Amino acid sequence: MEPPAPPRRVTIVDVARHAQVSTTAVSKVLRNAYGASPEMRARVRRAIDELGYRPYAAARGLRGQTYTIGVMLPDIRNPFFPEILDGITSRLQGTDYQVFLGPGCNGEKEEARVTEAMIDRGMDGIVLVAPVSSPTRLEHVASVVPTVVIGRHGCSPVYDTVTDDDVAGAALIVSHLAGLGHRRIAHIEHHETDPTRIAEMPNAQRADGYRRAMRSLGLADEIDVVSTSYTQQGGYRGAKELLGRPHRPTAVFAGADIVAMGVLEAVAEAGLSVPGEISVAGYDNTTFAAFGPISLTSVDQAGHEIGANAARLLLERIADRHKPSVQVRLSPTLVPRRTTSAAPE
Amino acid sequence: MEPPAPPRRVTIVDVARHAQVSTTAVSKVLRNAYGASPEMRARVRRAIDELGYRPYAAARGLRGQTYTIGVMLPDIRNPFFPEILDGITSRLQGTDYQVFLGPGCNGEKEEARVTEAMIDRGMDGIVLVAPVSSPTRLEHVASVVPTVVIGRHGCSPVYDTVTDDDVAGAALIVSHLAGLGHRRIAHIEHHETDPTRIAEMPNAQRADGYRRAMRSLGLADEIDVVSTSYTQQGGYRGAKELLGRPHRPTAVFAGADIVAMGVLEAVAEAGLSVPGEISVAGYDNTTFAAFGPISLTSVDQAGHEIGANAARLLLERIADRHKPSVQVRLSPTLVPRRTTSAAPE
DNA sequence: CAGGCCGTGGGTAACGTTTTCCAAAGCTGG
DNA sequence: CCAGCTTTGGAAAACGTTACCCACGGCCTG
Repeated sequence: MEPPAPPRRVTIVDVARHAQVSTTAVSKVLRNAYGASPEMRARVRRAIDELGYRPYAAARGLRGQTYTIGVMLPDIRNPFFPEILDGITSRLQGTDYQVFLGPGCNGEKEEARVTEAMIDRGMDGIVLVAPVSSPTRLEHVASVVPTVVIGRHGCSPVYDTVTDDDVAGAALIVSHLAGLGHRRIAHIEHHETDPTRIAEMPNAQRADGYRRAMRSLGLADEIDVVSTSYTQQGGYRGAKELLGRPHRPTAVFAGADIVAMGVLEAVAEAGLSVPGEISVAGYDNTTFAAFGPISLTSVDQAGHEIGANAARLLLERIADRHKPSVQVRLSPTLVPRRTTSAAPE
Repeated sequence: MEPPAPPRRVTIVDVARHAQVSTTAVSKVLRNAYGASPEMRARVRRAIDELGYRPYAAARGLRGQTYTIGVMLPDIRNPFFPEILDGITSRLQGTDYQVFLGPGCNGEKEEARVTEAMIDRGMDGIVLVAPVSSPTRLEHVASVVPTVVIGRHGCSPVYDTVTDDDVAGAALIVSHLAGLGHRRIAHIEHHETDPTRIAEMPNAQRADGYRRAMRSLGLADEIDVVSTSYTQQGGYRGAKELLGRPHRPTAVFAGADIVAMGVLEAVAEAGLSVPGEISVAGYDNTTFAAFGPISLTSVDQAGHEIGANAARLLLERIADRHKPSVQVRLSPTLVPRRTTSAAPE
């Protein structure tokens, strides 16, 4: 009842009329394009301010850019992803680009739906965080719109990648534990069967890094991997299995903090003390891990750096779609906390 | 180097030509509009499939809708918000609408930026979760685009609201604690000075609910509120202050789970046992609270329901912008866990 | 059998912006 | 003083879709 008449939006035509110039001139000012004198720029800008004009992105998209960047996160609940997002937005600060997030995508179908939706909306570039789709699919997306992939170890000429060195990260944990005197160090991994995923996904790399580190430390015989999933549930089930072993491990390296949460739950249920009787380590350095009473030893991936690099690469690729693709690999760091200590006995 | 030629997108004209009909006809089929025979529908649909056509949202937006809904969350890190998001998307399942999230907005300025960006992109509707902007600002947004506000107790003729009954929620906690024999029940609130916010924001309602419940239980003399902020830091500081009291409380009701986390940290530092020497309760029933080793007593807001209701109201408002506004208020439920027990002595 | 209505289909003008031209005017150097 | 360049500004045609309106035929009704 209050405002039954939705007021018409101010358009570029209104601005042009108000400033007594052509719409072309206004457009040039908006885009900082060549061919406008300083006086005209000032004049147009004043008109824009006076009228409160804002360019309509849908219309811009029809001819040029939409100044929109899409980010796809696999799971908002994982506290590691906001870090990446912060890195992206901080790098985009001051540009005309606006970030929008595609909501929870688990599974290839959902991913396809969201990426298609982003393409349909004419987004200027997209960032895919830990996508599960096939490389073919990723290349298809990247061939249509500038794309940066985070957290996948495959590489392609059509998209850039930013990854954490998961093999090195796993090694950090294993040598930390070995340095504390542990020998029976078990690992809980995310089950993977697809061969390309085994090569590209971070979880597989972590498991691989675990195995390699164990071997290089002369602990090849102690290698013990349980294959569940990167969820709290998965950690719980994995830990149950490990605790049931005749010769149970003295340390568990969970492939992700969320998995470690499940491990801690199972360990508490079994009445074992952490780290006195069993040490537990995670991966990702989430807020969960940092939380005082939990204080989980973990690996920090520098999410902020990852995001900032991804945004930088994306801007570069938007500027030149045919530049050679870049792979950025960042080194993780160990964050020792109170869930790991010297091995018992 | 691989695909230097970005392939032209399939347009409605291509489909029309391929199906040997007019573009108008294709458009009608796309929108399930009146004036197309079943045969034509089938024919057009086949052409769409064969060509892999997808409508270009930017172009649609210029004339009609963009089939895009924007959701603004104040903080992705808060585990309560994904619940709401799930509720929204589940209700939108099967419709043509796609949800996009505006990224982290703390503060009025950021909120304004994101809402403007959504409006500029021609979004068909937007959902604001716990916005901090002034009512005037909210009404302005709502006057331009269909809007639903979640978690604000103010009401307006131009937008619908979905809220949790925070007063009742606070009462649930207080009577739970009183029922366990506690009398010195303290509360940690989010500091608020702005008068309209005091009336509308959930945190203020919770503090108010706490006071009322205390009074109605004959504990008016025991009312003890510390004003910090809804952060882990805030909880920590608030707890420090409470623990320093000559007559320290036997129970602390933190206004949010994240605040309770800080409380637990401070309590652990002080060497007090929970719930033996002091009971702690939160609000929101986040995954944090549900996590076994923490097991925090909390209040569940039925985030999924909240989101689903918001989406429903938004669809209704998109269908009829002038329908009278609706306020939905949901009742919270208590989730007792292991951080609360009988009062000492 | 005339007049009107309904079901079906298409022509065409928007929508708000960018982009590609082109024209005019102001320089420069010979 | 003229030929060519540079700078400044605008006219007009896209971009892909939808909304509005009109035309055509068939059928019902009186």
